[in-house]
Amino acid sequence: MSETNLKLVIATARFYNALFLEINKNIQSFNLTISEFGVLEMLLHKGDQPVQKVAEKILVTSGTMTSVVDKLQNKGLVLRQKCEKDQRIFYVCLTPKGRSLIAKIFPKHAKFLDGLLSEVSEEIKKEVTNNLNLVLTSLNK
Amino acid sequence: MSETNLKLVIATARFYNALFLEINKNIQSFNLTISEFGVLEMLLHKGDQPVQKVAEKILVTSGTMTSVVDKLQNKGLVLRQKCEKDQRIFYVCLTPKGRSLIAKIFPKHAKFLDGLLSEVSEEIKKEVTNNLNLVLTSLNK
DNA sequence: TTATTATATCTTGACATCAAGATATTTAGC
DNA sequence: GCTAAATATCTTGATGTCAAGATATAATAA
Repeated sequence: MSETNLKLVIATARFYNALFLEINKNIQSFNLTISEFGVLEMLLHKGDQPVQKVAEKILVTSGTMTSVVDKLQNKGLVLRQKCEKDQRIFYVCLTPKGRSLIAKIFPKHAKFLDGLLSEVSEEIKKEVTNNLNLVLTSLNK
Repeated sequence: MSETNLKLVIATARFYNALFLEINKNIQSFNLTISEFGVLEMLLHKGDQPVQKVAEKILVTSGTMTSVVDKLQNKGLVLRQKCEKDQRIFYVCLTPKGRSLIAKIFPKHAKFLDGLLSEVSEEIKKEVTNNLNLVLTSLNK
């Protein structure tokens, strides 16, 4: 029914905006954008990755990835390394500086989220997460 | 707990992105941005409104509103009308052209959402909506 | 009344992102 | 093996948005 759908869309937008407004502020305090943070975080937890893989993970286009990796490279946080087997592919690799930064920052980010969401019960959070994932897979694209 | 929060954030981002990717595509087919659509929709359902009120509703800054209203005005869909009682305020007003456009488009948008979310049960949608609103009000800003 | 503060809108400059096309390399079909 | 199609990345130009400050008007306090 139409009303239900509209309300879901509005609730999603409002929650997303409020949530990421706060997350953004926090990550900006580390002099990073969310995309830059996302790249570093993926590399920390999954090891060096092809540009393409990171783009899929953080939900940006290839053009955006070029620019994000450029910025991280200029800050000395990552390097590009050409793949031996497939010369089209560049791996994005953490430098020691990048690794120590994200290793220091990531726990702070997690702690920040803990504070932000401390009023919400574990059960509700799990329920919302499950339901969002459920609705996501049911989207008719 | 940290894991639960991270999962909630990721689920929120993924659902929001997927949902608004589709919504965006649909609204672009009407040659409007989401913000422009939001303005027209608010005016249709709530009558002419001060710039400020519309900005709060569609979650953009005053600077963005200036640009969005400019664009709508250039398309002949809205007008600015100075408030008699408070000369600081501009009302954004639908033109006949703007009104007939949004009156035609809005039902299409609603129908599009119906299709997009038709696989999801009413109960789940209502539950997600309620939970998102609940979590939103519990955010520690 | 006058000075201060608050409010509403606009201006400017910057930025993150995207879409579309360019380039280079690999894979697949003939 | 050679051509065509697919894939990975980069380039370019445009766009939507924001933050911070400017301007104009209104409300408040002295």
